[in-house]
Amino acid sequence: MSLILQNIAKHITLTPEEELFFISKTEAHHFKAKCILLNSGQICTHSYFVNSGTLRSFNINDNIVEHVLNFACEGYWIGDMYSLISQKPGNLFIEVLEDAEVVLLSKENQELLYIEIPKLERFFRILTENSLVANQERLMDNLSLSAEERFEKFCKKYPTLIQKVSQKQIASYIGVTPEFFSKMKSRLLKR
Amino acid sequence: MSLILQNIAKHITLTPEEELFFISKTEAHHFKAKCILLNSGQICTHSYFVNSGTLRSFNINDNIVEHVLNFACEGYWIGDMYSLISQKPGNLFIEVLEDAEVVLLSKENQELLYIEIPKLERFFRILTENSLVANQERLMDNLSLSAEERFEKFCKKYPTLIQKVSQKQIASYIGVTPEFFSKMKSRLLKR
DNA sequence: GCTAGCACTTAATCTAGATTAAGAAAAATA
DNA sequence: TATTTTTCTTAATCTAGATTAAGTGCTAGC
Repeated sequence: MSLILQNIAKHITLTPEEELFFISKTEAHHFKAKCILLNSGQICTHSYFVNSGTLRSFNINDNIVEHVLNFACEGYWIGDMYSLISQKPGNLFIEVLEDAEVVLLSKENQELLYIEIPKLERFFRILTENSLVANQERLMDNLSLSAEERFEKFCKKYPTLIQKVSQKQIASYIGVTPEFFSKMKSRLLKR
Repeated sequence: MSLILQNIAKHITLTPEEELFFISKTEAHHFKAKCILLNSGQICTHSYFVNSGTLRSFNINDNIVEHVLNFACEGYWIGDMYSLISQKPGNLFIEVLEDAEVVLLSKENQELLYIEIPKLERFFRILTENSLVANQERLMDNLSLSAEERFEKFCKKYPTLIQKVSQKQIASYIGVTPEFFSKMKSRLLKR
């Protein structure tokens, strides 16, 4: 059974026909590392579900500094929610960090699926609720914890990502410069 | 027509009977300023919709410092999403800042409404999507903008709140101390 | 109408993390 | 294999914003 159907089955129950219909509205693709799936300034037309590999979403501010919004590895969804729902140009990039197999679900097909299989409203509602909770926690952590504490939380929450993703990317997610991250890491190792 | 039904009508269309049924599952209450609707450590049992007045959600970290997660004035929803969906004790407080009329929707009634009026899945999905987008933007702003820039964005985004809410609360939302906020404000006025 | 307790201001001092710079190690590419 | 590019490290210096402290002005409760 495909990973994406397992993901759905965690929250709602589809009949075999519904499952087939869902899959028929998606398309799987392979992408090489460094491939950019979405550019800043573009309108986001798809949600991406990761079967294997690793992606990230990030923006670039005036000073040419990148900030990672999200990582997505096996079993995670990623996209530019702002652009996807408003259908306006967004300011996020989505990039492949490790060769990936990705399932694409277009905005049109997603809307169509809501009509054909209303249960999917529930599924995506729950998915969005969970993202919101995770985001709120990260926001509060950024307001109240030190860089060291944020890093510790990151390690506990995403132990597998630490192997897969460069230090620079983690620093950007945590919200510190690579130089400070390196210093902090060696300080932590000395304990 | 009540504010909450207007709010719903922005995204989905209910029949008059459905509207009545929805309202029958909610209860309106008046609360005085300083009233705590939810305490840290409690399980959040309701979503709150603000008819009038102002509320905030915040947490308190080890150092006894408060951090505002959200403000809610007329026409906004507020709650502890983590605790509400997990039904575990949360770490948010919800407090009334200005005397308020609030519509309460219990978790049970919300689940019941999803079953009786499946369209509401869509409504709350859209609501959650919008919160997520706002939260992601705020997170990125906290990572990439200076306190001054964050304050400017806040003023543009929530012009009415600046009148209603104390400087201390805004400082906490922006992510700076009241002292620094005061200094920054007088610096801005000198231009 | 007083007084205690907040909210706000100002200023001196401190610090977590940024910036700049330069070299070492690793990895991509030829 | 050699070479180019990128990541990581270390260290000196700098700064946005925190902390501490003291004073002013409101306003809510008695």
